[in-house]
Amino acid sequence: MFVSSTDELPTPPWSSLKGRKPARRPLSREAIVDAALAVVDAGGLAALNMRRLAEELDTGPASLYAHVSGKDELLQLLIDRVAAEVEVPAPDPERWQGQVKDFARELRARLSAHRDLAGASLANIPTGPHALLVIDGLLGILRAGGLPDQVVAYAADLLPQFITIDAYEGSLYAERMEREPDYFEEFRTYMRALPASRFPNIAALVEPMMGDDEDADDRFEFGLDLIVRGLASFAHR
Amino acid sequence: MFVSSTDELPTPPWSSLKGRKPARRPLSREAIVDAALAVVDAGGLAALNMRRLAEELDTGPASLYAHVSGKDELLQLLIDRVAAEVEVPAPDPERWQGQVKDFARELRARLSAHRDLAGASLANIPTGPHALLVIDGLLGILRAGGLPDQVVAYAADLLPQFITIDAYEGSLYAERMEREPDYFEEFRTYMRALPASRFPNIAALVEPMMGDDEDADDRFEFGLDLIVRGLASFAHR
DNA sequence: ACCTGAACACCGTTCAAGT
DNA sequence: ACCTGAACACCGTTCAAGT
Repeated sequence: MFVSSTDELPTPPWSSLKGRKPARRPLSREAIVDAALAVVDAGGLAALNMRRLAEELDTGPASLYAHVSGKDELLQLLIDRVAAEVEVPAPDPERWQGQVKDFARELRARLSAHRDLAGASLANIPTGPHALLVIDGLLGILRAGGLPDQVVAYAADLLPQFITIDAYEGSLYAERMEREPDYFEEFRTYMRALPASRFPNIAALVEPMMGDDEDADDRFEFGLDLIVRGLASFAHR
Repeated sequence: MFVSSTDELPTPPWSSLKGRKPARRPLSREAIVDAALAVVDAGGLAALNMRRLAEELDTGPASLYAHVSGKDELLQLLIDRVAAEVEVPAPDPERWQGQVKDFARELRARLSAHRDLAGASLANIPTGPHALLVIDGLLGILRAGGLPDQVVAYAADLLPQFITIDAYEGSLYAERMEREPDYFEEFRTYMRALPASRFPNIAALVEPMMGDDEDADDRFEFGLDLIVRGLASFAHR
């Protein structure tokens, strides 16, 4: 069979297509979500709007509504796309605590890879198929730990919530530092200057409170360890 | 001294003021924040915009900018107004764990009293004077528990985060139920219908996962207990 | 069935002009 | 100093009309 697509060869100079924009990828949910994720990766959630997204896809905003019911659904699809990237291991009863921690680090990393996208899953609780698979995987790890069903159920809410908010706050911090490189230093100075008479405990603890950059990871690990230790106290084996 | 203000008596029928709108309260940060909180209480964060807020104050949107730098600052002021209502007890070393829990319940209740306002403090970390006093109070309780400084510092981040996100999600749930009374029942049905072949753990745990209305409080208490137990394991006394 | 231009009904914020 | 009307530069979404 001869080449039947113009995609695979450069356009010859005599072609009437010469000088046109590259053939536009036909619109589809897939293509829209791909483009939306690219916009978020480049400029965060604030940069994502239907008009700009349409522009990215070489069309008008109205055209998007044939494939997506609106911006809310688009955000849900974005979240589920990211959830699809999360790898959840098969439960190993011997090391369920380590697996819970690895799960938390994995989800945090996947969310943090897309700026403040985590914020979108705070407003709309994710119920897409991939998100549900992630939850199912987490439930599996927790059950293998021999925890009571109600504890497993609560923990499967609590952990993703903790992870998501941490990723979100982290992204806001990163964004802030991008726009205002010395914001954090100014804030630290402000906190150090608070009068000890009215804020005795802040005054006493400014330094441990205002950590450096690596501190964000430490704080996450601290919270994670706290939760897992608490869960372990419920294990009946 | 004679009455010098028209505010204290009904307008007499011969007054030229008769039939006018009641004398407008002069604009001020206070008045603007009051009105904004009333708008949020009535319709949530989504209902709060500068134009509608101006209307509420019988003026144009541009007038607000003489007292408030913009919507971001307004939200910060709103959060700090709510923080001012939070009561923090003086530390009692004997019952620091109970005090931490009482603190958490108090902050949650204050936030939950204003619809989804908690969401505003997720995007912008509160640094207003009253918010800092609240943090200082929490630090005091934790220090009285004999916890290491770094643990105290991390916990003072983690706890408000946990409380705020819980209040926020709770408000979103409440709002959803207001608009779509049988949303939750539909969602429960959907979860029950998930194929056990692909979602074995969800299938096994739908019931503990999909609690009733009081479940929200139970889940909060569970998370709170988990955190406090974890903290207690660091106490050196 | 899919796409489009144009419009509708909103937003936050600015700015020159008024008092 | 404080307030205002009017405009600027955006938004999400709809809808009649096209192919």
